[in-house]
Order: sequence, then C-alpha cells, then structure tokens
Amino acid sequence: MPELPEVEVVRRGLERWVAGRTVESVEVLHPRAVRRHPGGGADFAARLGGRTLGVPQRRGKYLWLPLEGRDLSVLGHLGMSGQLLVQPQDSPDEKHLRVRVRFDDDLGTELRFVDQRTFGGLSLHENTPDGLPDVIAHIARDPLDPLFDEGAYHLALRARRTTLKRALLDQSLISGVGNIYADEALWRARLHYERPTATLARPRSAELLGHVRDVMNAALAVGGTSFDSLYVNVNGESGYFDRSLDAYGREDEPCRRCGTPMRRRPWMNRSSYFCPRCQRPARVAS
DNA sequence: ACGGCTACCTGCCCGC
DNA sequence: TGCGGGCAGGTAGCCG
Repeated sequence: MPELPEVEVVRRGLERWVAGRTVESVEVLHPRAVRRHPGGGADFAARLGGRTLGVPQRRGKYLWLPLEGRDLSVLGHLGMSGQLLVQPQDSPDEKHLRVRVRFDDDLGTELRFVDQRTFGGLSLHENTPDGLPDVIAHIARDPLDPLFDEGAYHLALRARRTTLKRALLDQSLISGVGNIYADEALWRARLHYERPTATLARPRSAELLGHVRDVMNAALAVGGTSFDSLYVNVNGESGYFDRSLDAYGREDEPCRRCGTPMRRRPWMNRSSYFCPRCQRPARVAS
C-alpha cells in the first residue's frame, strides 16, 4: 500500500532510470489504467510518443514526469497496488501489466506500469503556472515539503469540525498520509483517532506533525536503500511494514509502550488500530 | 459549503 | 476441495 515514502522511493528510481529519456512508443494494455486521461488510451499514447521526460516530481502520493519544453506532465498515482518498473525489454510481461513505455535509445529497458487492482493510473495534464499538473491543484503540500505551512495547518485543524484521523487522511489539508501512517503517527502521539481536531492545542498539533514526519522518514530510510538497482522498486513492500509498525495490523498484540492489547475498530470501511490505554478519547467538552 | 459515505477493483484468506 | 464472503483502502464524486 504505497503512501508517501514508497512513492518517493519510486520517484527516486524514476529519476535514476528514466529522466532525460525520449519516448519512442506507448502501449496501453488496459483502458482503466488511463481512465483519468481526458482523451483515452490512444490519445495518451499518441501525445506521449516522441516526448522527452524531465525530472520526476512528487506531492503526497502523486508523482509526475514533466515533458521537456512543454507545460505538460505525465501524472501517475499508484493507488493500492500500482508499480512502476524499469525492466529489460525482453523480460516477460507481468500478469497485471497495464501500460508499457518504450524509449528511443539503446539502453535496453522500458518503463512498465503494473497494477493488480487498477486503482492507480497514468494520465497527461497541463501544468499550472507553478509546475503542478492542474488536476492535483487541490492536493495540499506534504509534510516533507520544505514549503509545508505548519501554522496554516494548525489553523485548518482548529477550523475543521471533524476528527483527527479523518483530517490526517484528507489530502487537501496534508497529503501523503494513508491509513497506515495515520495510525502510526496517532499511536506515537498518544492521540485517539476520533478526537475532534478543534480540541488540539498548537503544541499538540506540532507534536503530531513531528510524528508524521518521523514515521515517514523512518520508512523512507528503509525503502530508500533498495532503489539503486535496475528494478525500480515500488510496490510499497519496503520491508518497513513487517518490522517497524507499532500500531497498524497489531490487533490483540501488546502495545509496545504499555503492554495493553491493541485494538482494531472498523472505521470508514477500513480499520483503525490503537492502544486503548495510551490513546484515550479526549474528555468530552462541556 | 462542508462533512461524510460509498463505488471502484482484485486477490487472499478464512470458514463452512 | 470448492465456494462465498469479508477484508484490504486512495480517491472522486455524490448526498444530505
């Protein structure tokens, strides 16, 4: 399940292996993979052919490759199961190969978008004046972005009439946080997922944000070590998931702080994992 | 306007 | 063994 750290690992891999290369041809093998492209698969392939890819960018869980010399980008989202792979041209097609990009050079590799559940996809979009694909203008800066505005984030939390985890998953407030890192950051901050955002004083929101950054940087440190090979990793199985999670997936296992069995609660068609002792609901305001 | 809910999709895993 | 159902969940879009 790729969240920000996994997407950043992919971005680095793309920078290493495809930036600067010119597209020869594009093959769309599944229409759903380009459903966000306004013109459909044939148009996507036609417009990308012959273009040279610039340095890949990322905001939250979105990444995009600007096309050199034009205000146009290839936008990608991995969804739940998407992978961007740089593979030898002669290696067998993956079972869920959705898009293939061939290059006009003799490096012998091609870019492949592979996606089992087809929640992800690729598309072409005009850039806004600040170089962002127009369709993601509503996505907030992510917590690893140097220009992330912490003061504005705190004020937005105070203004919202919602709960903490919803706010963490709201990509228009802060981007890049998914279910896993939301639970991890809340556990680290000892905050209940249903605590009203408006009750959070500035030091507590700053602390929560610090934990979000810490858990993402820890995952990045682990996942970021494997991209320096031909295989542009990318399915999010960085290894971090198995070893370093304190909350996510740990139902009935002892809390690593206090030993109390962790709980799982159905929440918004998914699950929230938390320690019932460390992460108590806030006292009800009178 | 805004919060909140659900459809979209496939494979795995469990229970019967 | 096979099948059905639950579960995984990011995002857009819709509903109230």
